[in-house]
Amino acid sequence: MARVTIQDVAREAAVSAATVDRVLNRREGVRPSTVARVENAIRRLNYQPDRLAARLARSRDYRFVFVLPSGTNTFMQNLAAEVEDATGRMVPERVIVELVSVDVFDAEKLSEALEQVGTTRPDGVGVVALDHPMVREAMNALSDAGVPVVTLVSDVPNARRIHHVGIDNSAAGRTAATLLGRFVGTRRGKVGLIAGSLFLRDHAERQYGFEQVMHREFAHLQVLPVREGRDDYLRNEEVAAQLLEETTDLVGIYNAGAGNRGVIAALEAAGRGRDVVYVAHELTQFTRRGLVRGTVDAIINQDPGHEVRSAIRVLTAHADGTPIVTSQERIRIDIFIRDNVP
Amino acid sequence: MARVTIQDVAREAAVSAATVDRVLNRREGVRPSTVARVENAIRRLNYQPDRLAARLARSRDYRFVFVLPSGTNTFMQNLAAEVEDATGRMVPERVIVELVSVDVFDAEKLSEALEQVGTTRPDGVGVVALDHPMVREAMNALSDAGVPVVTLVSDVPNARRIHHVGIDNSAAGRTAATLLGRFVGTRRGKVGLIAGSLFLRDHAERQYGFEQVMHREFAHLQVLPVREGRDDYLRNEEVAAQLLEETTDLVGIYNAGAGNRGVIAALEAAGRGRDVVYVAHELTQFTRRGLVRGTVDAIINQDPGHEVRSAIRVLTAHADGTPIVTSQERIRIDIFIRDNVP
DNA sequence: TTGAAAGCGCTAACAA
DNA sequence: TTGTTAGCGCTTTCAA
Repeated sequence: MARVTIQDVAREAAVSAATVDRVLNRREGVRPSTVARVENAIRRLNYQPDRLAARLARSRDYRFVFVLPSGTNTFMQNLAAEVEDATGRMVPERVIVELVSVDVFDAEKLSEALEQVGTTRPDGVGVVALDHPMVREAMNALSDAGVPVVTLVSDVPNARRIHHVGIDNSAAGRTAATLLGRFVGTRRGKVGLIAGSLFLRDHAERQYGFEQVMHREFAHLQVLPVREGRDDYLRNEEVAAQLLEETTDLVGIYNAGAGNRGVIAALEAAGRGRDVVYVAHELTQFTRRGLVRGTVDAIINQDPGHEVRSAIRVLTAHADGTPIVTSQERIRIDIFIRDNVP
Repeated sequence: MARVTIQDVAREAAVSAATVDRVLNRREGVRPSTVARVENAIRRLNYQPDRLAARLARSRDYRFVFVLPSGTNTFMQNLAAEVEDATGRMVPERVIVELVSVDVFDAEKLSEALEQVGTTRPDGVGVVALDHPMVREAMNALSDAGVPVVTLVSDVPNARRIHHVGIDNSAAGRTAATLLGRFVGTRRGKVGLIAGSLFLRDHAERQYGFEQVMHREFAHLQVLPVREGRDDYLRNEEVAAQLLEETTDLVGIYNAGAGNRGVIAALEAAGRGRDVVYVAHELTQFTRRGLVRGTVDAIINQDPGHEVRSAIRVLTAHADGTPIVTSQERIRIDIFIRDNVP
């Protein structure tokens, strides 16, 4: 059972290999009847193109650019580290990965960066996007110029992107609620809610899912109004300290955003690390330590390594014109407790 | 910045491409001084071999054989389905994946199957192994004959396998304990423990981890002696029904093995689906349904798709002589509750 | 609209 | 011990 090659198809269809190639890649200038003949031969022989040989012959490296938020947010730093990592590892695969850092919270700067990236004509762009008309505009412009775009972590649903790499954030919020509610148990009291900024689509969706489940399933717990900490750990420390001081019967805190080390610090400073149930997002050095010490009770996570690899696979498949494995590209909502941290 | 090829290295080292190839692949018959010269050139030019071209030139398909348990266990069926799936998808990558089903609980049959597979000289074997001297013997024989072996799901630590694809089962057991303990909350009572067979290394390790955490952290709960259900759902239904009937203050059940649909049926028949906390392993159609209905409180999972893909990647890398990405090949201990089932 | 031929970067057989 | 040569399966000129 030797491999069926383009030559076999050519012979079967009584054309040259070049013509088969034209048909395979839907290139112009082949008579429809010839196309039909070739397609028939392909079907008869069950021909499967050899992607490796195709890439080799094309002799063209793919260049993908990732546009990520600059700043101190540990999760985003990890994401950037994963991109750097991929950069080195992908060379033998003939894909070049570049990283551009930009203040994502600034829609203007972000869209400028996207425009700028477009002028270098990459084979694909991955971006942590802000849901803002200007950004959507810039993404659409890229797409129209023939540069495929995937969004990472935070999506822009109505933009022309070929794929979104990330989790279902309202499900993530619901997950946080169930864990927090069940860990609190039969105790009664109040639950603090912290977010980075509700202009970030993912935070808003998490909050929505969280409140939904809390109200429906844990009505004996009262969710306090959300407080915005701008993903900044210093502000979050203040916010959490205030929460602890003002609320006599605080039994839990959920942080839908970043900046966990501030909340952890406040909890530990108040000696409430153990009795207040704390659920948050993203496994970082700080939250891992919190889990081990018992200050953090559960972490909802999206794996940055998986996300970067997935984005690269999706862009590569797009460039190759091959399909993706849907199940492999679905990013899971990971739950980590003390016992299963990797 | 054009790509550095083997030709560039050859020129730099003043040898032919063939010699560079010999050095790269550590083939015999190159004078040490020449080796040194070539290696220097490689370093100077920062040469990275093109794996695609290498595979193409080798012009050899890889053939990997998976030996999996036959039988009704849903998780194993899913694992087999993932192998079947990979079979089709891997053709364009020039790797052929074959599946052999065998009664894994029978050490003799399993080792015979391994021996038989070895005679077909595959480029690699993946096996769900039983920890038994005969099986270890057969694995070692394969390995000695130059066929690399990876174990899946259940390991044989002292056998000559190049890699184990699976989770840390005692950590999985600890995870189950923490979830069960915290979900039970302040209630007091007994916890039932079910396993398939303690001859399966993974079940034994899970039980160990589970009991360890229960005793240390949840001393107010009494873990009952383990009952073996042989991973059979009909037997498990009896075992669970008995447990429910005999134990007046049963607050939780942990099943370290398969056959969950039996336990679920017993819980629901007794009308105890909600108040008894049930933690088990592997997300299947039955456990998913149990989660949604609230009968199952948490599922500890290992992703069969990830495991099969990982095994293939590890075997391919071995055949190519390229390194693996450790983080990508670490199988996570997934936790699923109602809200984050995929 | 189609075909012939050269080459992508590497490996393998044979020759020197 | 080393070099030469002919491919691997596909794409890409260029010519017909």
